[in-house]
Amino acid sequence: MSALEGLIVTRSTAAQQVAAGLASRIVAGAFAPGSRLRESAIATELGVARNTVREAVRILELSGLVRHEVNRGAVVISPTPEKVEELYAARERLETAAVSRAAEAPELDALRKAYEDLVDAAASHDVLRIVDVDLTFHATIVSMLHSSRIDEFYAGLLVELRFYLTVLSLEDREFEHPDDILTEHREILEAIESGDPAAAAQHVRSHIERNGKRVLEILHGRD
Amino acid sequence: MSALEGLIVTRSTAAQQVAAGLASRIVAGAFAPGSRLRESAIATELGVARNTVREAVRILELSGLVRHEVNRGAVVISPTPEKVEELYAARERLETAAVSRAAEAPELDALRKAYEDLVDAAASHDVLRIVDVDLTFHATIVSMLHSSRIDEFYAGLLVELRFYLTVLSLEDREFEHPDDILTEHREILEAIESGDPAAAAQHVRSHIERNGKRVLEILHGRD
DNA sequence: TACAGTTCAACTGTTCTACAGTTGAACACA
DNA sequence: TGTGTTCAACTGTAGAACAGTTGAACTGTA
Repeated sequence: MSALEGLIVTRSTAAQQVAAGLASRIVAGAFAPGSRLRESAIATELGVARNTVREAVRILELSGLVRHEVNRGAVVISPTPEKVEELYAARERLETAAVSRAAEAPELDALRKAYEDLVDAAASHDVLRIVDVDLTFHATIVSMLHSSRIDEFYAGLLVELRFYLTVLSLEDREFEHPDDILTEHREILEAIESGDPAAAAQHVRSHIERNGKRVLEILHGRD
Repeated sequence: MSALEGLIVTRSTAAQQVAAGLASRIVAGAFAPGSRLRESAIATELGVARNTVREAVRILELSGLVRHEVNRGAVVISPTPEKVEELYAARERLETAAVSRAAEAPELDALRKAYEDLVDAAASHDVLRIVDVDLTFHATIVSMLHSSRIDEFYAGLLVELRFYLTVLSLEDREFEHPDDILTEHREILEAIESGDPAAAAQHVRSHIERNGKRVLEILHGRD
């Protein structure tokens, strides 16, 4: 084992910083879904060249928060019913697959910890924090598949989902129901801990379906 | 149903064309794994500006064939043992999850057709075609999860894998063993068709593990 | 009023030139 | 063998320029 184990030098270019900055602004709701990112405006505002912004936008595309349209530039993704359904469908497949597998010790500890974080968060009534911890719980479930590639993929799905939830909860502050959330997650956790994969899968499935439907309802009720 | 159902106008920019061209050259083996894509050289050779090539490279990154390193530019991905293992692990998780679910009619037809294509391809002794049809069979398995997002993710994994296989089989022409391939795929297909998800999952698991190990051996035997 | 044609400012796609900073390899030196 | 030095090649970034596209405002017309 090297004395420099794990040390990684990360230099970041201007384009990467612009991309990171734009990403945080987007998830914070500074850009509405469907809105365009105008290159010249961003360039002059940040004091960088337009080329650099164009590159930043391409990097942003990797995170899935924007898509690039020819002659229109970067457009912030927006939650259509189809996309929300596809998102939740993917979640349901991955998470039920994960809990269906025999769970081993390390993840169970992590999952229980994630649940306890959720209990704390629920008490705080801080919606953003609840969402954050909630999604961490589910990422922990997926991590039981022991596949880094799938973990990365799932993390990307959650970035998207978190953005949608942020956007939607701005218009419906009563989105989260802490008690239901705790109950549903506890059911999942306990089914896994008691070594009942089938029950766990069923709880995961209905939990995700319920949530997906709720998001879709909020989405419909908006316009 | 509109008279223009499904019609999509796709204009492509120079950068997109450059990206597509580079992608096809890379998968064809024109750039060795680990080699750098020099911007100026590509720009002058293709008669486009360097900026355009830089953008093309960022687009290429979306396909996973290159990664961008600061001050070194675009580097063609290369098959390290870790990456190959992660790739096969992800495949194993997704495919076993897919066959574990009750399969419905439409996919079974598609899967049987994919198998018959494989029989044809095996007879041709055309390695590239065999690989192609083989991977299509597995993509069809994953499609039984009915998740477009997962299908896209899996397609990305296969792009990577196909590249690795192309690169490796250039050095080991005897990589494919048509008879074994047919046997293993037939076992999977028949287990699914006979409604035995557990057996199907076991066949998928051992098939993928066997293949992963073989690729790792070829990888080790190279250097 | 509803619809089609025109105009125009804003913006994207692309090129070109320029330069500072980084890298990697060759070379010299100890 | 290992450590400085030099240098050419290349990346990151800026800035200016221009053709082509888009969308919205405006005009004319039935």
